[in-house]
Amino acid sequence: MLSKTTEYAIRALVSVELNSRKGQRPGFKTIARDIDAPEQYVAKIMQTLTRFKLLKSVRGRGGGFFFTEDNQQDIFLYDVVWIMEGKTFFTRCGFGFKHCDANNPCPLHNEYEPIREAFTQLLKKETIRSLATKIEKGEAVLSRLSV
Amino acid sequence: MLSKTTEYAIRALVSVELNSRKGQRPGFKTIARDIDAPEQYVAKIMQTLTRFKLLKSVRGRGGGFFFTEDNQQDIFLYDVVWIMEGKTFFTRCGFGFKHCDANNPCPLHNEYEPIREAFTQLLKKETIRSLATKIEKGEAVLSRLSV
DNA sequence: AGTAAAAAAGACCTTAAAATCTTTTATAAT
DNA sequence: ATTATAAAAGATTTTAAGGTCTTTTTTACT
Repeated sequence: MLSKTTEYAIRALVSVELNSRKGQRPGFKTIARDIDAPEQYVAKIMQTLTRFKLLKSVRGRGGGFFFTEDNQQDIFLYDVVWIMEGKTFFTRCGFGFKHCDANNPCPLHNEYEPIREAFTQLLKKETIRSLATKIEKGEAVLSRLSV
Repeated sequence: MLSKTTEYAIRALVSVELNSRKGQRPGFKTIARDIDAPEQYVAKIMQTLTRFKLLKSVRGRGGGFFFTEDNQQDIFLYDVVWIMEGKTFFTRCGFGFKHCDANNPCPLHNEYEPIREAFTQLLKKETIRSLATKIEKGEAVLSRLSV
């Protein structure tokens, strides 16, 4: 479904959110530990996310990753997926048929479409903040982060 | 979502079904042309599918791939996906969280579960035959196959 | 000014999926 | 029996995702 990289990206942003709620400004090593992912790989992902302005970073002493007022606005999972997987993620045929759309449906299009749409809506509804809140409330766990 | 290999497998079986309805017994080259996939790669996939007894093959002159009385029974897409992707496909967390299930839900589990379940039900309902029939009826197109 | 801390950047490596090439085995027609 | 045909099997290659290592740049503290 989602690539491992996208999964890391979502969890990494949640880690930043949870850390900043505690007044921290995490670096990639902290994030990597939180989400149980390889440090350098997380560093690369954070570079992508900052390049796309989902959050900001500062180098040097006391540096790290954080959200600004702008970013503090909700980051939808949809945005993260769009950036990491590309826009075609939301339209390409789930069964690999070429030219599959409403006008030219593959044999599964009509039944699959609503499912994909439901998933898209989920990604358009949930945000990094909403995930973080669920975790803080103890309604959900986030692997190591919650331990 | 599904790997390319699984997509090929589903389409390949549909190709066999459509061909046998025309009294043909296709070989891997015919199938590959039908579904627009690499010949040798299709050959490998057909080997897997026959090894798992989803259909039969005969070598030599006049050989090819076909369904027996046994296989003529509906092959559910679920079976194909199970074979090609493994059983964990239907249970693993869609967002990469460890230990995500009803008891230990990730922050998206409760909303994602019904979507995944709907997809699973689709795979448990649709069969190779049902796809082939839709294509024959002209209700759907199957890339090159339909041309 | 010098140094330590941290992200950015670039080069490189590893693994798994996808794809190809070659040889072997089975089948049927001549 | 020989030959043509076709799948099976095995080895190999290619590509892309995932992951690592090293150097550079930025920043703050002393």
